[in-house]
Amino acid sequence: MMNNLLLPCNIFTSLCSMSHNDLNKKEGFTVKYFQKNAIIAMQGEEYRNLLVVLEGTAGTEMLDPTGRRIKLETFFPGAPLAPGILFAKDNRLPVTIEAESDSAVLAIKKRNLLSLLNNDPACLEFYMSLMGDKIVLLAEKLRLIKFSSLQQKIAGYILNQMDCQHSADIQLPYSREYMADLFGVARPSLSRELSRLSHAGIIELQKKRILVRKKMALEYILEGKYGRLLDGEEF
Amino acid sequence: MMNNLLLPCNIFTSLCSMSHNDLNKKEGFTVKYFQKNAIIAMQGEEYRNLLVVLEGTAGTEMLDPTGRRIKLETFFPGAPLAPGILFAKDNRLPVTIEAESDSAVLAIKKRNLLSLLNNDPACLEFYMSLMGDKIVLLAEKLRLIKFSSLQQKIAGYILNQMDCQHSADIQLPYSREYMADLFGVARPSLSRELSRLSHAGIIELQKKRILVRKKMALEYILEGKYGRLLDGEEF
DNA sequence: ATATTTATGTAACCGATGTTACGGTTTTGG
DNA sequence: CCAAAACCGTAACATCGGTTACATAAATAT
Repeated sequence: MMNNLLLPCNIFTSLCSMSHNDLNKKEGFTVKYFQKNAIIAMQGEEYRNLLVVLEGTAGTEMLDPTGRRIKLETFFPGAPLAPGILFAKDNRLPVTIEAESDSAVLAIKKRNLLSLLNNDPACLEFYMSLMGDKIVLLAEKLRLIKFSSLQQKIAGYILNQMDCQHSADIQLPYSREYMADLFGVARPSLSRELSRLSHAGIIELQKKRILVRKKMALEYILEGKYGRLLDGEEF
Repeated sequence: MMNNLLLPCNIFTSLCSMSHNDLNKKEGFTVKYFQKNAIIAMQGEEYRNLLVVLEGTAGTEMLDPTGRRIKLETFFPGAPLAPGILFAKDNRLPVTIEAESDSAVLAIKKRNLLSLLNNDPACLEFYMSLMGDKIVLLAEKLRLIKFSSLQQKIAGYILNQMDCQHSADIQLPYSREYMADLFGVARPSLSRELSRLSHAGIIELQKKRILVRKKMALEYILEGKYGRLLDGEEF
């Protein structure tokens, strides 16, 4: 019940510090365990209980029948999974939820969640902000997929990482394959564009390390004002 | 405050039957009027008051700097616009809201909305279901855009219309240009695919009327089991 | 340490949709 | 009723990303 300015009434993080035994004793609460890469909930399933990450990390991704995928979000302890779907008229999951590491997940029955939310307006508003954030996230993904070229996505991502890591010498946190899924493209396509950026002298590639040589060029590419970088071009 | 099984506690529809004068008198309520094609709220603006359609229709669409667009949803009287964005941490509109006909729109201050919701649990749950529905809608759009070919989208749309209109002889409610925006493709691309379906003998085209000759073929295309229909092919 | 698997870069080719242009048709507005 | 504007089909071409294949490198397991 602690109220913190950064996490206003996030009861869910406070749940993480409770013992699993105590949680299981509560009416409508159940703790479940998943191994890395296990499927926590599948696309298409009805979603009746709110899942909350207690330990480890979980990821959501959208799959298509032929195996292509887009990764959407990664969730850390304290994060409720698919908070909006629980209340949608069509409450089937539009994504698959997978354990990205060994993890513990709490399932809360919808009615129990509702009484939690009804008893605490601040908590309710926090929950609603979570739902709103999902809408923003999906809208943003939609814009990226529909209106940005892969080069623009990469430029945006690198610029973003430079900001986060306060350096022009950044460390990629993911494998190429994983990044390709983040961008929703095929792995060779990602390699191709990275190579182009490298050959143009804009970045220097060293496996998971990237040295940015011409930040300005990335900004031009992101804005789309430079047109497109082609093979063999210097910037 | 009427409770109806089909529209459980939708206070918003009940607002539509009130006089605009009475609405304006309420604290935190303001009625605004827009002409057809006027922009009600712009992509990127902060969204601080909930907008509710009172009269006419409003549409949301995502625009890109070069003028391309995807239409997302059309709202009729009683529908709250962007209910989720109001509560998101980043509350800038990810879409532009446009009047599709002359319309009246009610703006409700966030704090007044909150007291409405807090006083009536059923109403709150209805509001949350609206937010959840937006998530489902956006997720569905994402899947369509990323994982379906234009042919599949068209096949799905026609089959859907056949269901709604209980006939193999359907009337399209929109212009080609509007439909292209719905699918998020260029108008000539839509024409091309419709022509292919027509030349293959699957449908018969008469401006806004479509006669479906081979429903089965549309189902195959939708499932993606038939591969793809090419130029000059008969089914 | 070595064998097996998995991740990666690269290249050739393909396919789907976008772009542009143009002529004909329909709708709209005065 | 006519002129202007908007809508529509079509075709040639451009572009982006997907697919497949393969050789190398890196990671992991035995």
